[in-house]
Amino acid sequence: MALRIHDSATRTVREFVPLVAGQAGLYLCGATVQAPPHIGHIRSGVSFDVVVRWLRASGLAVTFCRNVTDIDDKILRVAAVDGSHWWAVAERNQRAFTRAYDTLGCLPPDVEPRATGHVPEMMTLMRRLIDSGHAYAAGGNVFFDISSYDRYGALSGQRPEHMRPAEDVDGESAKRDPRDFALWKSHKPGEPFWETPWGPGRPGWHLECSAMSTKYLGPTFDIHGGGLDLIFPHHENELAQSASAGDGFARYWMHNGLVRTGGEKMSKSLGNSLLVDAMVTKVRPVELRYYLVQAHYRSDIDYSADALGEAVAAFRRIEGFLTRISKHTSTGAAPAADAALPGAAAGLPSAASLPAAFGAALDDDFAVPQAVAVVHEAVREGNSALAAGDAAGAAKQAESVLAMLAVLGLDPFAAPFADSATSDLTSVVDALVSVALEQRQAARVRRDFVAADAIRDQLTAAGIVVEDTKEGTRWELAR
RNA sequence: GGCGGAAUGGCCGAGUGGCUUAGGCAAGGGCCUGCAAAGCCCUGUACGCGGGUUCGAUUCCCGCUUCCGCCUCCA
Repeated sequence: MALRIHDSATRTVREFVPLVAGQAGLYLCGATVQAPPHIGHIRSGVSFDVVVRWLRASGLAVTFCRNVTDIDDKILRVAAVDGSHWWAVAERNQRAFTRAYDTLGCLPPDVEPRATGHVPEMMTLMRRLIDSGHAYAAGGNVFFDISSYDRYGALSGQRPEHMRPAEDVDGESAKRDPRDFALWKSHKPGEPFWETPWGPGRPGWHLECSAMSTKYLGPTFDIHGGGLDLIFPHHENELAQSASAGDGFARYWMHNGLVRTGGEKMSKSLGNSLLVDAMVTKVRPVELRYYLVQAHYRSDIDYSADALGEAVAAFRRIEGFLTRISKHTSTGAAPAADAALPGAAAGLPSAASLPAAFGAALDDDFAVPQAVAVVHEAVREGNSALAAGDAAGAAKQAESVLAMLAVLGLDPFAAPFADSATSDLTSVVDALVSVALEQRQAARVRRDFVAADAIRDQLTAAGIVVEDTKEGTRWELAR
């Protein structure tokens, strides 16, 4: 394996060399649970899910840590507006996020730490930063002194002297420099607070990620991920905190592109969110995932219903092949998992068992678009084999396709996409449809196509798609 | 004002100093089919604009235009 990763910190594609051979620690900035997830959030989850799957398929033992920010200004504001407890708002939205991740087939993280559960770790880090002269307490707040860290701005390419002076909000005029940022925010009436040596208050956003990534992955770890919009200030500040405290922090920084709608960034604050819950009523979750995955993770996606529709059509082409072949082979070809590899537990095939072009694509900074092209090529070859009556050749392609889809988290027959809701009734429906199809076949044999087509029309109207193949007539539910 | 990214055929979306110019969707033609559907085959000759470098640039350099993101909460 020669995996190469685009590192935002150096703006180059570098070979991935794990800190510890055979292992990889990945920290992903997850949700600030102030609202239900939109497809931009879940795009980030899905992008890094592919990263995790590929690292595991490549034989690495991955520790995947995805945090939850369960306290921030907006959560408090939402709670105040609708009269809920702040923690109830956080819980409700965290459940919505978890549901969305599950629905879209994202593997659960190994640990999903919440900010409010890590105040002691934050206090320890603050102590270190104050003692080493990188932070100062003022007016019940604790601020990071950006002038104390000469690499400040390196990650995002910002020069402190060029930054717009921040509007002084929240009475944070106690700052020595307006560009200093809060590690800890002083207590305000009506807000939750924790006691600290510097006074009661609550965590700043940036501090928690430094504290939690260090706790679960160590002072130096492999990959830190998140949306492109987090580079500044969030990741810059995380890095400043951890690096100035003497921690090595992330060795590779990965940032996923944003989802736009109408040419504009989708975000909670712009009120133009396409919520996951709503989207999965329009297309199936696996189709939505295909749409979000098929573009390179670093590209922006400008959402359009047409583009989504094209993705759905493209995915159904793949799925159509698999459905067809399962009617021709007795064994449902499952991806071959090597039990000796870390990925096997997640049902992942080993990288070595996959088509070389597919692996090469993912090794090249997770070039999913090219990997998907390899899938489509395999589908075409499989279809050709099927048409030529080469069942073995077709089955081989199907196995390959399923293995590749497993790596991308797009196997329509695997959890959570498999359509279990209809399984109990499948045999009943099959019996009923078979009766109709036998009558249609009889009509066809006596060349009474008017009668035959009438039966097909009725079935079509009932949502049943009928296809005549060389091996006979098959049917499936319309999607 | 500062930093970063992007402009590819009807659409989505890769990629590359020249080569068999990804893949998908849509379209047209063909094969197959009673008709369909699905599938397969063929067709498309694209790289924002202006310069420059080069034997040759969509790909490198400079300038320009437009768009997007960040500099404030944001995946």
